[in-house]
Amino acid sequence: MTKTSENFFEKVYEVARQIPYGRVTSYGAIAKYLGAARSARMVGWAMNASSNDDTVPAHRVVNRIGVLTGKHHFQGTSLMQQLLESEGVEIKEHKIVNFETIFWDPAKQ
DNA sequence: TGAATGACTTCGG
DNA sequence: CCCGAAGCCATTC
Repeated sequence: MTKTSENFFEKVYEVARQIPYGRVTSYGAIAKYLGAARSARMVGWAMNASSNDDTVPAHRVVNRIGVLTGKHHFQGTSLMQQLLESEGVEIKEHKIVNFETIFWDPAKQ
């Protein structure tokens, strides 16, 4: 592990924790907010590393169209969707309904 | 060192 | 928005 990655991970955690209840955001939005707009994949990678950290609501982070691309990396295949649904987020075919409505932009914080 | 991989994004059709 | 292809970048082998 390099110190640069740790810094990046920390930033991702910070942003992810600030996602309000029942709201979601995208990897690209977080990456852009961190100044690494071209490293959206690394955000997802950071989420994978944060899977062991329950303080990071990784289930509130999806791709740009609101699809739960990372649900397969979660503990169990339906946990991610269940968590979102329990927060009032409606899911249809692995995709968030009214995604644009509940989308939370980290830059607004 | 180089090649492959991926919880993504953007572009052209 | 759907589809295919290319780009990006840190990590892994």
